[in-house]
Amino acid sequence: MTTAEKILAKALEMFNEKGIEYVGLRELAAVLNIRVGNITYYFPTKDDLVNALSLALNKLNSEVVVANEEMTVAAFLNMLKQVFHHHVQYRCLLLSFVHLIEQNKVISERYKQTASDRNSAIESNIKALVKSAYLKVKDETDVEYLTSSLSLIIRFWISEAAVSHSRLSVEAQIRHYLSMIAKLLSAYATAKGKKEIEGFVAGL
Amino acid sequence: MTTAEKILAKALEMFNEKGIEYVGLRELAAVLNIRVGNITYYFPTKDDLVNALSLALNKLNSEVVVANEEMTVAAFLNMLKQVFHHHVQYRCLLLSFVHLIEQNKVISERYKQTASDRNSAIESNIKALVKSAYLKVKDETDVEYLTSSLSLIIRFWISEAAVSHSRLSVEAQIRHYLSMIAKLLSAYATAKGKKEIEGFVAGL
DNA sequence: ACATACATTTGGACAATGTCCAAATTAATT
DNA sequence: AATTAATTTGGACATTGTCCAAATGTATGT
Repeated sequence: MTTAEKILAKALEMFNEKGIEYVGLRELAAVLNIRVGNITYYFPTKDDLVNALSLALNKLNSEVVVANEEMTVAAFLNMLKQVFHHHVQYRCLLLSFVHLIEQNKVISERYKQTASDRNSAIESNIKALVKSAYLKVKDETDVEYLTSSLSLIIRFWISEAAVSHSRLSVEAQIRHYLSMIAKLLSAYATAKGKKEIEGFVAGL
Repeated sequence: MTTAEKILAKALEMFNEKGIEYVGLRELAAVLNIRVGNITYYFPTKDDLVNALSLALNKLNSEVVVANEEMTVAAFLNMLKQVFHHHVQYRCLLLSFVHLIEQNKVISERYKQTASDRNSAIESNIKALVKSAYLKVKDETDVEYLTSSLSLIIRFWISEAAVSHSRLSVEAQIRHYLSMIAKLLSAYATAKGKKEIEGFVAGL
């Protein structure tokens, strides 16, 4: 494990525990038994460090989030479940999400791309689910509504969990928000779709 | 206007513009043409300053958010519209929401109360809307789902707007998220309810 | 009008933070 | 073994929120 990797791993651990802005570089250095300058050698600014973590999360998610013509509701929900677990691994990023976007230009620029990619992935998956008769929609506004709602939940579920459901275990939190998404889709599901959704929820 | 009031007003203005953590007390003092110590005389810590702003927002909202047996869907949606406008006025607080809760004990404690109050207000309003045949639900889980979804949207709409829809005007942002809520309720609305919701959306 | 008590404002100190850099050390290459 | 490059160190710097003693201003009672 290189020094850079050690720094990244411990930073993620401590950031997740205390929050990015409440872990000082000196504290991080002390835990790693290195000096502050050594951190800034690999990551000139704290933003660069955070940015590296953000890249790692992005990579993880892009391996899982795909647009698939043959998508089933269950597969779609399982995809979101994986994304949720990645969010837990990198929770510090999502909890500081708004600030990072406002302050960190690199993250902000990349996020625009990621968000747009993810939105179209969600949208085409929903359309695929409609085509294969898992969902049925009246018109395009239904698809837009589902996409917007899913984006909002996916992006902020962990923030709401942190402020409102911190007493619950992480697993229970994930169950709660996945159930919410399941219920959201249910309203637009065919009988076939409803059955699969019920199966997914039962297996949570 | 007392010094304390001047500080609060200018702080809100600058916090909204640049974000709470990016406005230093020295910068604030300079704009007000007073010295830093003068700010800390009225607000010993920056958290106290933020806390005072949070109290003001709370007051504003508590005057508007009520549980009403005679609630109509339109009245309910207009209530949320008002809340959204308050959120815009105090956007800095909502954009730093997660951090404030994690760091500021006073805000965090009060938030628990506020959140619980708001949740029950939403819940009893939804039940009232069911009773007066604007909405119809299968069982209690539908009510819970609606309450949870509404809470999430109300709490994080402005954060999502900041990172994803900053190109839109504030009015357009509000329209977008109110439409989303309208659509959410639509799925559970009776014919009577749907008609009122359509009227509300048309008037946005 | 004056003295006393209280409220407000000032100016500067303090520790902690992220950033930066010259020098020292270690590793790799010739 | 000598030279070059990569890594690590230790300390400086400006900025932040916080704190406090002294100075100034304001009101009250005599």
